[in-house]
Amino acid sequence: MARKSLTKPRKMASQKRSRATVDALVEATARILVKEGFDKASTNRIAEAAGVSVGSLYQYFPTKESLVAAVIERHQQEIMQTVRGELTGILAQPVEQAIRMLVTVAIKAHRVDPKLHRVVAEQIPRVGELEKLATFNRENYTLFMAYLAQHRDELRVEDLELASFVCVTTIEALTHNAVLHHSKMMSDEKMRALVDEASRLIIGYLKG
Amino acid sequence: MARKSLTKPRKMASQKRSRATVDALVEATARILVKEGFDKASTNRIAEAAGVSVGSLYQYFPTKESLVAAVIERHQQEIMQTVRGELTGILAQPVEQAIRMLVTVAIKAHRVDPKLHRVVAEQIPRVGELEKLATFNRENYTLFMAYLAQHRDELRVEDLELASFVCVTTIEALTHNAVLHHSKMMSDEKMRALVDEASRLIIGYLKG
DNA sequence: ATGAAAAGCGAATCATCGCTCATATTCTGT
DNA sequence: ACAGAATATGAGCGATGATTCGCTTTTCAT
Repeated sequence: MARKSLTKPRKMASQKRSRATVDALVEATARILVKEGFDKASTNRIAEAAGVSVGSLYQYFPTKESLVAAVIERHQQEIMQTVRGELTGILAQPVEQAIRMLVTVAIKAHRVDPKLHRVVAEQIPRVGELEKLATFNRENYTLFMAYLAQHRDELRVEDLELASFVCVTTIEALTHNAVLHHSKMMSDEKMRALVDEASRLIIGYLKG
Repeated sequence: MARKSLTKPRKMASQKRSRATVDALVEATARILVKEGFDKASTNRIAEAAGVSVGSLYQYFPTKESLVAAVIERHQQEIMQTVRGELTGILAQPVEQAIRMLVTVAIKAHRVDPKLHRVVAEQIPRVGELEKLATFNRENYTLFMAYLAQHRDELRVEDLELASFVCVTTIEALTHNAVLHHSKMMSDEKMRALVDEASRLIIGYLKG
């Protein structure tokens, strides 16, 4: 199957060597992004760091943008894996416990490679393909709304959608800022205090 | 005062023609950023849109970065002008009123050129000089903490700094997301509902 | 073992863009 | 009216960096 001018999307890796190459590229991109910053992350430099040639890079990623997108996607997958692992347990909990655990897991999620998270949030311009990347995942939003629906009678909320928006946005912002911009102030005591405060904030809101 | 090889920082504009040029450049940059996006905003294109030559651009802005910084600074000034105007009145209000007015003014602030606000928040990489640009102004944070201190006896907060962090971060995130990502859902009724919810959230938190 | 497909290579191409500089025009004080 | 300072011009330099392509090496199925 010869590919003549397949300029748009490159083909999948099928042999295991090539899968290793793809992994190395994504890994190297993440490393360069963190250590050198977005504007130093040229495709040639990335290929070199990955120990492969630029040509190989373009075998699997049609554009630099798509490579960066792959890094972001992988990072989001890792975060969602962390979250999903705890989520089933959380959803069975009563409101007070659930919210507190949710805040805790949100902090945990932001501590999965926080350096990369910061680069993604602050240095990578959302242009072109990256434009549609949601800052916080829609999945969280939907799941949270489902939980609210289940506990509706215990709660003082009329508009579930609005309440979900408020809660998810708030938890995301608080944990994001705490972990990524105040990590020194937030070592141990303070972080527990933050969990307390954030939980009180949300629970107070939900239970009136 | 001849300038021989003043490569680093360019001189100030003193005559009114040059001040007009500077204004046109900043204005054109903002326009291009909004209409074409960050990656299309080359210095040549900006100069053309401003109706001046690239050379003139570099008379006043040593780097492209500094020009973008000027745009951001101007935008932040405009926002802070809006906020400061209402702020003195707000600080005299009792807590319930004050918070509600604060949320309202935060929305208003985000409605000052929201398109530009979005480009600044999402498309411009915080690299180099732009790195130190705070997402939300430190000024808000300080002022809010002062207000909390004044009303400390009415409130159920021990750590003023933490409480300020929580409130300012939350209000900023809610209004930012509402205005910039849900503007259609947020036309008239919904927006009033959001003010209600956000106010209830914060007031409940502060007053226990 | 062998031929074809898959994977890898990297020098070279090509376009973009930030920025400079030699020159031209306009302003301002006298 | 004139000189010098301030301002404006824009072709082009130089660097960077994304992407390509002709070729080699490795893998796999038979």
